[in-house]
Amino acid sequence: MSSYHFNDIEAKWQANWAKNNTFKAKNPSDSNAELPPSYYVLDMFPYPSGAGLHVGHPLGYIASDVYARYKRHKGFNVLHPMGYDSFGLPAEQYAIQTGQHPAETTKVNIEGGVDKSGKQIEGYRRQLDRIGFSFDWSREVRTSNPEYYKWTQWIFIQLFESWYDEKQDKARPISDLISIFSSEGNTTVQATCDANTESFTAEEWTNLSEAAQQKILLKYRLTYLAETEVNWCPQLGTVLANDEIVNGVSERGGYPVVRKKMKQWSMRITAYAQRLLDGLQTIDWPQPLKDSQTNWIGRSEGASVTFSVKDHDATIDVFTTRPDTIFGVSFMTLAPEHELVGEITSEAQQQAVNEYIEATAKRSERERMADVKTISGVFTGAYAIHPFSGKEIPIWIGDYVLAGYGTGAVMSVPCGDQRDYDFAKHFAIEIPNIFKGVDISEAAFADKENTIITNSDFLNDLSYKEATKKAIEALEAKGHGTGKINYRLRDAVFSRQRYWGEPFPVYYKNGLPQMIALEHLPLTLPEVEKYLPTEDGEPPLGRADVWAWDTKANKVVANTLVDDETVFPLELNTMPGWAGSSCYMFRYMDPNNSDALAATEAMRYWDSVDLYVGGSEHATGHLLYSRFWVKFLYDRGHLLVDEPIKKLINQGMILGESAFVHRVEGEHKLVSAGLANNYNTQPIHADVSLVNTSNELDVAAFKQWRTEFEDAEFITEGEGTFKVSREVEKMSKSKYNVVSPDEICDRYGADTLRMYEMFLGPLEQAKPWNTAGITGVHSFLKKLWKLYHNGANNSFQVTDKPASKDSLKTLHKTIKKVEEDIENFSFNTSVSTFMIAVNELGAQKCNSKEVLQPLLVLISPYAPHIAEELWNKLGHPESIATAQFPVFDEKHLVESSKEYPISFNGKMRFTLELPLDMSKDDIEAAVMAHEKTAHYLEGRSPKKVIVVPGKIVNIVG
RNA sequence: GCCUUGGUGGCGGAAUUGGUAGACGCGCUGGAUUCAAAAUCCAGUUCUUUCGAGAGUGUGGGUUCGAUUCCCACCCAAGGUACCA
Repeated sequence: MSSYHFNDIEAKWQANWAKNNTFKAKNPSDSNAELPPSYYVLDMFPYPSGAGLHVGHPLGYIASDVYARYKRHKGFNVLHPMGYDSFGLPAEQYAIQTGQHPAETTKVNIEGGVDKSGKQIEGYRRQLDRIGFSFDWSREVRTSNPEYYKWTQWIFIQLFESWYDEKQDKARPISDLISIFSSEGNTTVQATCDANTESFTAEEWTNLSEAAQQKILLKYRLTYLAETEVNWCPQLGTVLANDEIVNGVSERGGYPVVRKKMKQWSMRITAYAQRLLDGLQTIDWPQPLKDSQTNWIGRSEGASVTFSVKDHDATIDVFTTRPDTIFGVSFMTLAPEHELVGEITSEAQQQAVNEYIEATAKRSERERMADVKTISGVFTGAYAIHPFSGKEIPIWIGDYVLAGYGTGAVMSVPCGDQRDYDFAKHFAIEIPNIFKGVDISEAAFADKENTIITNSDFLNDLSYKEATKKAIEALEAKGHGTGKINYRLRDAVFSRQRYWGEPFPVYYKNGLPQMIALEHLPLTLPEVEKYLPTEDGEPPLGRADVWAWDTKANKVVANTLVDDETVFPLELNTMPGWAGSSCYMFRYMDPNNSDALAATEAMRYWDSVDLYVGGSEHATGHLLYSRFWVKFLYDRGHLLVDEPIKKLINQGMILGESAFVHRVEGEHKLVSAGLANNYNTQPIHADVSLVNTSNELDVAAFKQWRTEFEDAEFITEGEGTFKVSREVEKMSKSKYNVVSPDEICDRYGADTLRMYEMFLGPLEQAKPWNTAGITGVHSFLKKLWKLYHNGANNSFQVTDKPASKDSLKTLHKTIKKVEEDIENFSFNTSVSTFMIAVNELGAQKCNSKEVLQPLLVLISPYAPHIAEELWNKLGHPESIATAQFPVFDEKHLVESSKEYPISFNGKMRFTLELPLDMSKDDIEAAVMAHEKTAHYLEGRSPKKVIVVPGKIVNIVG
């Protein structure tokens, strides 16, 4: 073989790797000998959609693969697995449309084939294989596989069987809590629980019925049933996510959506708020990502204050970060959903309040929050009593107060908070000023630092800090409040009214949830005839005929057998998307274990993920929930670590370059982009595959694709060429700018694709894909190939002759730079470095093995196929994958002289080669003696000459 | 609004702690090779220029012998988001 036949080479080595299990990671149980140190490189696993991969998807996988391969060269036993997050909404939507079982379409999306509607699907696995990843496929997991989701169900049960002890600051078995209740009641225990939990004594507890006890325990369990507000769409009979709602109506169909309470499973993640915050200090994640988790958890310090309500028994609790401004309160605002609203509203205000509540229910939470300008609210007719002054304070409701944050009520201090200020102005409520020497006629004064309190009784003349402390002390003394830390973080709703998700291992006995024991798991998804909600609005599992739990036989039986004695109905909701992805990193450590999530021995060896690569869009979803579950399982002794991921890198998105043809407004004419300015035009997306690298449109093909333009006039420029304009957008099918990795592999090969993706720019940054530029890296690989094929007729030829000094220098500076780059995840600069090295070695006519052999190891993480082929030709029967990484030797880079830049007033004018061991004074003398120096000084005498040996000379004057 | 990231040639981007701005690649220009094309190779390519030089890393200031890099203020773009009491 004399020229670079990438297609043959790549197919050959991919087959070879698969056959020899080259990338199978060894577990301690696989070998008696001691294993090398472990290194765990993980990618966020993909959701296998029917659209297949585009060139943006593999970016992170290529980066992590380079790193994984590098670590193997460095002697590590590398775990680099891949799997599929295969439960999810698109498969379910597709099932609704086509009637195919989501399990089938998911399988086709992964493994390839033809689906029932005749669509030919390549399959994720084959697409991934073509790129030459070093994944250990023997460890593949699929979240929709029952053997996998058995463990997701198991984790759910563990959460149900646990409570959070705030004294020990960890989760404990629920049995511990039961024994505490029977010996001391619940007054001494400090546990995270529902806000409305009443206190009881040991005696009261023991006298409660079993059902009553279970109800109380549900208020403590880390997963619990609660009434939660959801976006309910009556027409669709289903719950919608925030982003499925546009302008208050459903995206699909445009039906009205209302806020409705629904009994749902929730996760008590709030118990872990502080630890999730603290844990961020211990992990090496990008600061922006840590910031968004910090903001999401939203810790704020302040006080909880209780206001009594005039003429009612009720009290209103508020949380405030400014207890120092308590004397500035001039009204209270409750969220319209606040539970007291119905109770305290006066008869006169009843109608206005009801109308307002109804109007609010129609607006989504996101809408309410996005709309900052509209001020709305209604007076309830009720008054609260100020805890210190005893003044009556009108109670309003307003939708700027959110039911889900804090207590759903605020003490409004208009002089100190802009929203309260705007509200007060709008409704002509008084705005007492409690800040000394501050003008509040135009706006509220929110500056804490420069605050001196006045008109505030015992808080007068105090600073923010002093007043806050004193106010809290006074509140505590009066029993009207206490210092408090509040978190924005809410408990996570865990129920989904969908089919294609993990079933809950739960059945209901007298309306109370019961868990199915581990030995009977997995509880597999039942068959249904349609994937839609039932006519009475129950989730799709409500359509299953065989969906009841027989507690005697311990199996799923027909619904007709339900007798509420031994056979009970099963839960109809399924788990959300993040359930299966929260702990999958541990399953890869020991994926076929049927007794545990993973064996202790395997977990001890692999520890946690050393490097995780994925998008930043998961910052507050997946990455927060995963940390929560891991901390929980750690508390309960099921995991050995309390953080799943040591280091994380976010890869940026690869954007597409959309192509636009310009249509002349109102006419059946299309005009070439260069002439578009002469017309009033409207851009229309053209498929990028119809456009060449010079932006010229294949007009005939375009006409065939968009037949409505078949007889349109095409106004061309130059010699009959019709050009499109380009714009960078997200890569997406709907924008016709998708480039598939398969077409790149066909034309240029996987090694070119891998290198080009790395070459595009810094990993973390978003960058546009431009296929035109790929020829650069492709011809680099051809040059690399040539370096080893300079014999007669371009035959393979590498000699044992010692390399020249220059070639060794090239090699070693490349080793140094590439090693630094990989360690810093600066893959784009490595590719440049390789290009420089190959250009130099080519110019040096280097063909000695001493240099060309280590060079292959350097390149192999990036372009593994060509490296394997040449490695093999060099006479190595074994794979290059575990060859030792070349060791950098400084001695080849030692220089005796330096090309000094000589600058005048900081501007470089010329260079001068001088020995590196020359003294400062001699350098100055040499520079001053140079003829060009006089020229640039133009007769001036220098004020100062700065000489930095080995760096620069700067002449000032 | 807030948070985050970024702004350098025609384009993607490079510049280790403040020390030769524009590496490397694309594109473009010219040339070689070819019947021709592709491919390959060679040279050039920040802008302005009176060919001496001058300007130049979003804008305006500052620190410094020297700033893409550090500080202050501002502008623009992208992503995220929560009216958070």
